[in-house]
Amino acid sequence: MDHATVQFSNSTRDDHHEHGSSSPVRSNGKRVIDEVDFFAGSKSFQESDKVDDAKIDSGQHGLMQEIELHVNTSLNLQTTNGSSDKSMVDDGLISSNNVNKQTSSSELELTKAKLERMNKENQRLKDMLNQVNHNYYSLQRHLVSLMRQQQNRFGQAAKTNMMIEDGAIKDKKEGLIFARQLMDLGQATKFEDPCQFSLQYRSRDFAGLPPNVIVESMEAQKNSNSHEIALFNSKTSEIGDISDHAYPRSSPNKVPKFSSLNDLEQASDTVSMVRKARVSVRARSEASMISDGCQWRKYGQKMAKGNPCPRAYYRCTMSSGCPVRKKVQRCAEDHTVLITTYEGNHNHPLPPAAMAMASTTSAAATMLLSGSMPSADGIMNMNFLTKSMLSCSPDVAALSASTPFPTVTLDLTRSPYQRVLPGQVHAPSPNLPHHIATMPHFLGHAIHNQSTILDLFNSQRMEPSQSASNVMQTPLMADKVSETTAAIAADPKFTTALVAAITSIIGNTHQNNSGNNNTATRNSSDSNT
DNA sequence: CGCGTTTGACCCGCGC
DNA sequence: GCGCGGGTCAAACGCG
Repeated sequence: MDHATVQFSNSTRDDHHEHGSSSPVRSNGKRVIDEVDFFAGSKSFQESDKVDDAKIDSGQHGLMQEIELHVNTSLNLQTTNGSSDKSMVDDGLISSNNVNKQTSSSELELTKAKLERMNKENQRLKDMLNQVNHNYYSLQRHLVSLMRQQQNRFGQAAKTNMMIEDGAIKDKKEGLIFARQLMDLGQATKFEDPCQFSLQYRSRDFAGLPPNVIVESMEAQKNSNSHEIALFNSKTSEIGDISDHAYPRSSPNKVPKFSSLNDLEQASDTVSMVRKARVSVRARSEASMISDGCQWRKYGQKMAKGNPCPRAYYRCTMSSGCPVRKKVQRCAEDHTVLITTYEGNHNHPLPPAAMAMASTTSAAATMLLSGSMPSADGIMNMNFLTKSMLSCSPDVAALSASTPFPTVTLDLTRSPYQRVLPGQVHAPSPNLPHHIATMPHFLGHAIHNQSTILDLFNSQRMEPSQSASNVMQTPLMADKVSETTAAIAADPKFTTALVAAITSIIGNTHQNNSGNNNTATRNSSDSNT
């Protein structure tokens, strides 16, 4: 009886309520043992449990009631039978070998039946989990669509006004909190009832809060803490950094410590790391540098350790004092892969050709900083971000905390086409960290079929209608859009950026982009290749 | 001549 | 304190 006693004493009814399906036993186990005929079928006990649990959980929602009833029924059976088995030995009433054999035989059958029931129960739980996941992502998509609708409703002027008004700080903070909550949507799984999760978030009055506000709220926090403003105009995908000169040469390379912080504290840390965030883009290119629509001036070149290819340093020359830098280096393992690392936000309007790329990289950096802060123990706290991204195809983007700076790696060397097209070998990216949060390979999908990122957003060879139709036409692309939507939900800023990117693809293909190609970079030598 | 690139020197942080 | 490596500066150079 020791075995059974220990098992029952380890559980409480509170546990049962808190953990729902995970609690295997009940607190009133001893009483139940007394009542149960050890050799009786489990059915009566099961039903008895159902009655008890139904009483206990009468106040809960039907779904969870059902879940808990099923779960506890099964597991209690296990416990009961276990104690029953043990009791057979301890009873002392069974003396003959034949009786023992018969008992063992029936015990075996009982165990088999029990195992079968548990398997069925397991399968049921899996189905329920799938259902919950399905509901979760449905809600996620619904939320995104709501945000998009709100974004359409609120014009640029309204947004600006909200930022200027005295009460803006409050709005910003609320938006920030909501943004953080959005990041932590993954925690919604802790809700016992998916409906509960739904109600909680729907009940919030964020419906009237445009995504822009959320995005800028996070930036506002940054402003209030470090006197830096990075306004992100979702309409124009223009990133401005008022702190033109807020890029000290000798900025410490230390990554701030992260502990268990509340939302505002996290935002504060986000602020301090914004400039330190980096976005690394891996793309296959024969040229010395990928074309991203900006003008760059090379200001240095170094041999980096562990790589025979030199590393080139560029700064943005589209505006005096633009703090944006980028490093370009070929991958040591695969020289056809060009690794471009961006730092900082542009402090000037960007040409259409550069908007999408800059928006995406900047947003990715902010996404990393705001939503995926390394926790105190060094583990990335990705939560919802990770979960939503994991629903997409892997291998395209990575959030890394192992580097000195938090870095988002967009791996554009991997694409669906690359896997599909014959004669092409999927080249792994050995440099990528293993703790990877994946993002949709929307970019990679497009990039791979165009020679450069600039080409992706220019679509120069297509007529406008042709371009647009090509973008949206194929089922594969539709899948990419769907996957993109999942990632969009992960971060409001990234939402804006990707929407801007998509918009620039679909809506701006008619624009002539010849005026903003980076002649400076095109003329640069290939000395670093 | 103006602009961009090259390249050696220098600065700084970090690890030992 | 020293060495190493990453990042930047700035004079020299090349090109149109």
